[in-house]
Amino acid sequence: MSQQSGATLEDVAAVAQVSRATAARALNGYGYVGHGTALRVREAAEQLGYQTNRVAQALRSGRLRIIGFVPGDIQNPFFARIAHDVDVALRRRNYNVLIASSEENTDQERQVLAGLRALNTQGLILAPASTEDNHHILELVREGVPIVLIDRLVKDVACDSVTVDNEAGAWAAVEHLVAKGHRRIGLLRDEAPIFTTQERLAGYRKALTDFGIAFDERSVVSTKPTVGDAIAATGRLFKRRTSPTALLTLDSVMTQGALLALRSAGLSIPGDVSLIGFDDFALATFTDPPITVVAQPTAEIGRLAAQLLLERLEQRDLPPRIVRFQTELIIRGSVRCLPGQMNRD
Amino acid sequence: MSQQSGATLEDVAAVAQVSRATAARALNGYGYVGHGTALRVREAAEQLGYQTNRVAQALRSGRLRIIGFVPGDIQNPFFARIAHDVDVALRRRNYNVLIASSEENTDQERQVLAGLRALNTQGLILAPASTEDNHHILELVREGVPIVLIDRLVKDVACDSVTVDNEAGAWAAVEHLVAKGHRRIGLLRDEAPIFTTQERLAGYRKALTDFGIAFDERSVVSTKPTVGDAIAATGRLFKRRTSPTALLTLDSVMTQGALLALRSAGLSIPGDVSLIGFDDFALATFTDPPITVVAQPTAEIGRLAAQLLLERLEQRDLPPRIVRFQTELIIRGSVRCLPGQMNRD
DNA sequence: TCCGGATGTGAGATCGATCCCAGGTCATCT
DNA sequence: AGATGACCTGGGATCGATCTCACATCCGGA
Repeated sequence: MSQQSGATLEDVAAVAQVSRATAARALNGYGYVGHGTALRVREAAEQLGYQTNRVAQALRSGRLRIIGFVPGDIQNPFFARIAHDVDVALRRRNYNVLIASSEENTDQERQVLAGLRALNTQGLILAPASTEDNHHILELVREGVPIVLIDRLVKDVACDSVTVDNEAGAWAAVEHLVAKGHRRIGLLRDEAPIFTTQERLAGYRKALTDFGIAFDERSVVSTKPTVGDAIAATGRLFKRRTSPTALLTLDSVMTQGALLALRSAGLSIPGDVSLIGFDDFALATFTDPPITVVAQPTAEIGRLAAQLLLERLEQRDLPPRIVRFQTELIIRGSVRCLPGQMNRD
Repeated sequence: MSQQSGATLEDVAAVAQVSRATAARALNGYGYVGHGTALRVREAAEQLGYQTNRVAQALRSGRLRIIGFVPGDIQNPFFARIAHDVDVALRRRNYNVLIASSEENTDQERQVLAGLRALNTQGLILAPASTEDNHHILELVREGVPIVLIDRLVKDVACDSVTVDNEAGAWAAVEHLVAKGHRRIGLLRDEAPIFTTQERLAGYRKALTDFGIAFDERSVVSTKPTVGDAIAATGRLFKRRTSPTALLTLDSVMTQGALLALRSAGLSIPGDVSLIGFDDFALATFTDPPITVVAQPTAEIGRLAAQLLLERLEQRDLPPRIVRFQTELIIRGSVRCLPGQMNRD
């Protein structure tokens, strides 16, 4: 590990009284090796507790069996779940996962990626912090670095990706609210220029248009991606005279903020305000009432991203594979049917 | 990253028309280098976008600037938080964090550690899966591998650690319940032989003894560490005639299971059953009522573990530093004062 | 003028695994 | 008998960064 890092191939060879080359052949099973010799080498290796030095191996071969995983925030259960699935899938193939969060910051993302490249990392699973500022990512793709984008896409970059149809998801949420008679539908969003937020916002606007509801700028509140800021932002939204009868929150942090803000304002869900959150998470089923959400296939994303990456590692010239999962509206108890509406569920 | 991994020191030296040795001196700032030469080299490096190859560096120096982080389960918000803090603290010092979950399995832990050792990893932050089965960990410590245990200790192993006083935490929870008049206090625990669970159980038993309550084996239920199993286990506990009036859950997964089970059994909190959970988590403040918990100083653990590790990397012969944080009982609304009891809060 | 130290520079070795190639020993086949 | 080829083994080079050591210079002081 660091101190006496154990026996080297040279040591094994010495004990087995052969050359390094022969020892390597015996242990890695290629080329010609005599029966007795092979046995002696394997015994020597066993006896010395020999383990190949992955660093030396990497220098020679140019490939360190490490994959970089760069989420926006590892504390977000969404990414934690993906991290776990990626770890499991890649370890099965003898890769390790190096996790380095971008903390939703493009500069940090750049630094992290530079560090990973210097490590001869074999590939990347990345949730880009920004849709626009993508020069460094384009560069990687251009150089042929195996890379799978998750959760978010980047403009003009052709590479493997696993995302979700955010626009349709938000659209479906609004449709559901409209069907229940809501027309003043507020929106709480993260202010960062993240792909998912933009798509979800687009879905919201499209739905309003489709259902003949005028878009009201004042119904949309942007805020920093912390629960505290989300609480304050929700407060602003519901302080106005004609406040919304329903609220769509664009991610789980926003949902948590909204929940706390509404509670402390004495507004009941769904009595006073109906709520739909984007992204399902444990909390949503524990509140009273449980919250209706737009769920993403969280369990699929990490597994698939790892698989795509492994395939690309084996075959570099594959065309980009772009996967979009559909979301699912999980109806729980946080949406109320407004009076004068037929409850059609 | 993997394809054309960029310029090497050799290339830089060629452009600057010097030898590798001189280029290295110029870039790393040691030995004698002429002014003009140094400038030429730096310009050449700049122009070629030279980055040192960390793998080659690691082979030469025997040290790859990577730290292994081995949690029990990266999806547990407790570990996710620690992972984040460790990542931040170590990246500041140019280390990367390689995360590999043991999934609470000793065999997998062994494999993971072997993989990390083969990588020349510089150090480890580890939450051991088992208290007993510790041969592999002892071995590492004996070899002088820098290692910091978190959350859990291992028998007979003398190394740095950052843990929490679980026994006192559980004791305080029981004390609180007793003060509110409860005497039939159930316990829901993970069945795995994890250090924290054992300590918390000990605290529970000690408190019962201290308050003159007989320990009743049937009040303690063990289960696999999944929400589903915890639900079933809770069900068993409350199906008996004289079921507990209060429940202590030993980790957040158990707490979630208990919450769902009690709800579906139509038992209200705290009306029918009082509840205290070990480990605070977002959910606890969102339920109705919010849940009284034994909180750990989650924000401190990762930061401190990283710091201890960095210190040890610089100075190997430090004596083991053993840090125990105190827990904090956060009183919310899930404990009821039984009739005939003075409410002393 | 000559010498010692300060100053610059490069050749070569090293880290450990891997692989090419040359050299060797056999047995078999013509 | 000589040749062909299968089988086995080791020497040495390679990956890229770093460090030791030897070799140059050039200066001021003796």
